[in-house]
Amino acid sequence: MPPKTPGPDRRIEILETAAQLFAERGFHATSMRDLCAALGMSPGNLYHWFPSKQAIIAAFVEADRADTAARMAALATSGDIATEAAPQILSYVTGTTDAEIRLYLEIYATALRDPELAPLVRDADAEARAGLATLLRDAGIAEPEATATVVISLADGLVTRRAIEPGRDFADLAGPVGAALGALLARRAAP
Amino acid sequence: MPPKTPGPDRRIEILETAAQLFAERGFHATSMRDLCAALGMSPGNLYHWFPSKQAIIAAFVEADRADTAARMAALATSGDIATEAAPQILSYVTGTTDAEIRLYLEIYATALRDPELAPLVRDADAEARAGLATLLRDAGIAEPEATATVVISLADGLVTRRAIEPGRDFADLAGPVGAALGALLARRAAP
DNA sequence: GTACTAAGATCGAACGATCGTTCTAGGACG
DNA sequence: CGTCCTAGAACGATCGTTCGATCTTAGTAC
Repeated sequence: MPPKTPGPDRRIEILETAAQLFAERGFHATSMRDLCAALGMSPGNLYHWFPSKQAIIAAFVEADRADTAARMAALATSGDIATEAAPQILSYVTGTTDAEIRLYLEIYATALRDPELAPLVRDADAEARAGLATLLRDAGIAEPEATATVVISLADGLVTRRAIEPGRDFADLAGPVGAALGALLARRAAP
Repeated sequence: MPPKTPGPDRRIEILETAAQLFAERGFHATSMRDLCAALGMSPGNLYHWFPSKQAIIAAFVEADRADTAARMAALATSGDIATEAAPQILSYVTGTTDAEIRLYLEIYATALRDPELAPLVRDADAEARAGLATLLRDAGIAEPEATATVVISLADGLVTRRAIEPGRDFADLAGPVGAALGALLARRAAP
């Protein structure tokens, strides 16, 4: 059988399929055989592209980190943080697909227990908090580090909620979320 | 060997040991043999007390539901919700042990994927939100359901943060958390 | 007090399935 | 002809669970 897609694109194809399966069934419940079957690929070939199952999760962690960094960079050039933050966060919470959310939770649950993977997750989280804290500090907002942490925790909590209530409409949360974020971003640092 | 503790206390002993192991290593990484070894018990005996591994997780979900319900009942009789909510939530977030937090996350990650367990988790969550919403409505706070959901999401996010940053001091978050909750609880319903 | 019994508690070997991974060999192509 | 790419059987380990046998205990009859 000829290669379906040549070159390192094969890695991307594997990651996309793995993302689907991990999101649907979970990391532990998805065997390498399942992944092989979904890819129409032999185990030997799969291990030719990724050295282990852990390495696949590691690739997801890195992708998530890069994605968050990009999101933060976009936020940095989007004008007034105090007015942009709330809609940005709500669109982040509502704009992610259910499958992506389940994968995200799966990554965290798996990686935080793995001694080799946990530092990657923690670094990505610290990078995101530091990035947001810088934006808040530049905007003259009080306690930028602590505020950034609370904002991100709220976003995490709302994302997690989408896993608990898959069909929920999040538009009705705009009022309270806006009020909470508004209060957080209205606190001015002492000059 | 005589039974160490007679009667259904044996179930509690099993649950406590399982909670420890699941929190330390995770649900999937803890085998029934590991649990047997930690209990000094044979597999046959363990299965005499719990019909499956899933049933052990189900017991945790139920315990968590009862615990949250009790917490909510305590909040209902603790005076002014608007002034009590913030310290209560912070003490909940900081007062839970790291092991309990890891177990809590493990329960959610595992149970939400299990078709038999997921309804239990969703019911417990709905019960908690409904309970808090009632308190908020009685206190004349605007959008009680949505506000309750956001408050609980924030609490969930902060708890999750403790898993990401195990050693963190949460006292520095009191300012932003108080501001966010204060804004949420200051919104009055139209009379 | 002693003997007997039924029920509950406990043991540990064993089962079948499945896991992540390895290995050797072949096919495609420059 | 060497270098990727691919296949698929096989490996050893481990998983959740089952099963029959054995032990303990409480209750009863003598």
